[in-house]
Amino acid sequence: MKDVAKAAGVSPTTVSHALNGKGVVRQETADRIAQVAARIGYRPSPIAQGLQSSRLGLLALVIRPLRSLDTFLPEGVDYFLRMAGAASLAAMERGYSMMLVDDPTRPGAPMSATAADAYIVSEPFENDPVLTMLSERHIPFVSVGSDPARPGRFVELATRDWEETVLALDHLAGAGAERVALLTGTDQNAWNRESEAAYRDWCARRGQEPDIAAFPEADGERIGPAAIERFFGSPDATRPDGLFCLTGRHAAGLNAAARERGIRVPEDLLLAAGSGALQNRISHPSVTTLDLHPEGIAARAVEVAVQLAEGAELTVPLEVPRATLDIRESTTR
Amino acid sequence: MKDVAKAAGVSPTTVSHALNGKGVVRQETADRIAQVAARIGYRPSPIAQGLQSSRLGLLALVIRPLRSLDTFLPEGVDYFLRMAGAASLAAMERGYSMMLVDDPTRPGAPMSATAADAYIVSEPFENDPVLTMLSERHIPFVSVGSDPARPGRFVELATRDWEETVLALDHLAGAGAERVALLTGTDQNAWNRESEAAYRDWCARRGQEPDIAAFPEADGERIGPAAIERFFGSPDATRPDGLFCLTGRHAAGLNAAARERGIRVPEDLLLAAGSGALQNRISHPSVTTLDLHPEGIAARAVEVAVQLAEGAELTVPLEVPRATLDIRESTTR
DNA sequence: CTGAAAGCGCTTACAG
DNA sequence: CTGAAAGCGCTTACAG
Repeated sequence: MKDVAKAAGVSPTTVSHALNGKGVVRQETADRIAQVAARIGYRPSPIAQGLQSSRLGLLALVIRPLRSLDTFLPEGVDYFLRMAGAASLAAMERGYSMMLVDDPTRPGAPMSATAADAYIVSEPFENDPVLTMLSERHIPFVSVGSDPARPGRFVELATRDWEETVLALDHLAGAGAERVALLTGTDQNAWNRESEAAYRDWCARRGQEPDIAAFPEADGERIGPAAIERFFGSPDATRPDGLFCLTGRHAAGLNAAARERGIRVPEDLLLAAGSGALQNRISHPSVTTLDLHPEGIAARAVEVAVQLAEGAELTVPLEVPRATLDIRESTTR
Repeated sequence: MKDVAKAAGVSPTTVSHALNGKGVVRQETADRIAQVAARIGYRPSPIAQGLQSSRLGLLALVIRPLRSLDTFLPEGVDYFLRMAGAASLAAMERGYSMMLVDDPTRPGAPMSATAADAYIVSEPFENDPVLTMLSERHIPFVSVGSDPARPGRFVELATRDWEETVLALDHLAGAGAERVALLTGTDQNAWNRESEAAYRDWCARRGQEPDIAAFPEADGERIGPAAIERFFGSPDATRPDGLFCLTGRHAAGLNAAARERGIRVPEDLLLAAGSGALQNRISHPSVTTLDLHPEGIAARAVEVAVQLAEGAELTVPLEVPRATLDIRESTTR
């Protein structure tokens, strides 16, 4: 910038004013400066510009369960892909860029990992160090779903795990299931916790014995055979005729494994999933899933993040949009 | 930092040294400083830190065709999702964050949109203003596929559009197609251009009349009926019995529309796509697609971007990995 | 309408 | 082992 000023025969102040349209600069001067800047190949430093406000116009999305999954953005995990995409778009629309960050607390993390104006942390783990770090450094953030060990302690978008579970379970019962089992994940997050609690409560109210198995999220479809064995390896009397499977990929694996085992969906087993993957929509039979509307969640989270970044009053409802049930063949007898 | 220095009774220099493990600081002093910093809630500014090096450890991915598509990260466009995910992971592994940027040349673009150390621009348009801007500002970037109007002008990862097209066309012919038509997109990028040129050349060598239709990428599966009408609305003699469809979503729409029209795939029509979507894998019949290995492309692009950002010698082969053909029911008679 | 000066929050030779 | 000083590349009151 000094070079431009020198070459144009003005002060850096004037260059700054001219190039940013601030202050008052005569049109001719401004034009001349623009010309010189272009000729010299002047490249403003966004970092230096950001130094004053200590803001970069950057948001970060930390999707915690990603580390549990086998690939970073695994195909078929509609939820996170749609969330990341929608979050990026929503950020752009509000004049921010969106950064995908792995884990800013990791030792080798790049400078940029902590450079965002605000963070969105999706599905934090129990006592999540990412939340701890952000909070210690007074970096604004919103979590989607609470830290199970510290609910309500930070700004969070409340999820509707409980009501969503009941929605799915009631649907299964309404479709004719008498004994509904639960297939959950092993991640220590609010979704798994709350859903299980809601399921237990639902069973208690119906006077049914809970039947729960947990398989690692990371194993995806591969859990199919093992899960079938777990639920259908025992004598007929205790077998479920309905199954609520939290993740779409687990449901897809189970759906395929059931078929191979000669268990007919939906005739013998009513199957519903708590989150959808494309697979569930186009499998045979197709699988009923909750649509959590990750785009809506992302949009809301971005809105909150922007307000936090700008130190504005929070005017956004701090809860995720209501999920809907996409009823498909697996629960239609 | 000044506050920490004051509170610890040392100079800012020492604080800096202690906190970053540079220079030489007595262990006790360092410990004391760390304590004070923690107590005060000191939060280092990555922006100020980056000011010296003018580097943030930030890479940016600009996926140009995204603007043509109906949603930002549309489901079923495996290619870009896999690319974005893999690029993020690859960046993390090399100590960088990855930012998804819409269009840094847009007037309202945030500061951060130009703050990356290096850019990856996927499938630039003709005379792409993004490339122009980056090049004018001397910001390092690598493009995946060349700007059709300026091939070889910038650092670019050469794509293999020509050989991939021939691979698919030869496969169709080998599977029994006598008259192969081409269904391309309307975006002005190298992929569409080169593929069409390769197709024309291939036809010329076989003495076949080219039969080409272009539909907007943005219309996705919806082009099905119109595309079928275009190719099969005319008298039998000129109808194709093989079709190479550049995008997976177009192929999925066409596949479904053919079925409705009573055109049997693969019996009446051999169908292959130039890029895959999950739909193509699990549709009935499943559709043969090229797998462009977006993960491999992303990994290589990130490698180049990192070397550019660090001013290192480019040691990466400047071409994308070879595509493979996933042969499925649509070309298996 | 333009510019000198201070400052944003750090790092880094260099001197002690 | 520690600190004073200059500087990274800008912006922003403020004075003229």
